[in-house]
Amino acid sequence: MAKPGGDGIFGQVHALVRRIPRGRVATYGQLSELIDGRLTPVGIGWAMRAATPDVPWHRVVNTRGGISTAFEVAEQQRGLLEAEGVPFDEHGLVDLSRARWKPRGKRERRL
DNA sequence: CCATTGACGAAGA
DNA sequence: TTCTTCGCCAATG
Repeated sequence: MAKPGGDGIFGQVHALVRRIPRGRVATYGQLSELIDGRLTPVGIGWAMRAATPDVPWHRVVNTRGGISTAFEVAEQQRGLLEAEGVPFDEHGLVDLSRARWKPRGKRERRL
């Protein structure tokens, strides 16, 4: 299985995820595009599952800003995000228009 | 080698 | 708006 931070496509995804700053999140589809479609959104999920502790996998959410993990992992993910200042609305979703990470500012403007 | 399975997402119905 | 289908492709058994 792809070793995190070292080999192929998974390593590239992990490197990308490590660039996401604290308090920001990215979506699976967004990461998929950032690696030029070399891995589909589902593939990003595999990479996250294989991620080592040095990868901030918790900053990856689905396109609605929701958590796609389950049970304990989901609780951990939400806890980690809240701990770094990412707010959740009443639906348990992150406001992507505010917290979405934009690599290389194309034209982003914080809140 | 082959079938199944996703921590997803967009498009139809 | 909610549900279903399909694409996508590495990983697993």
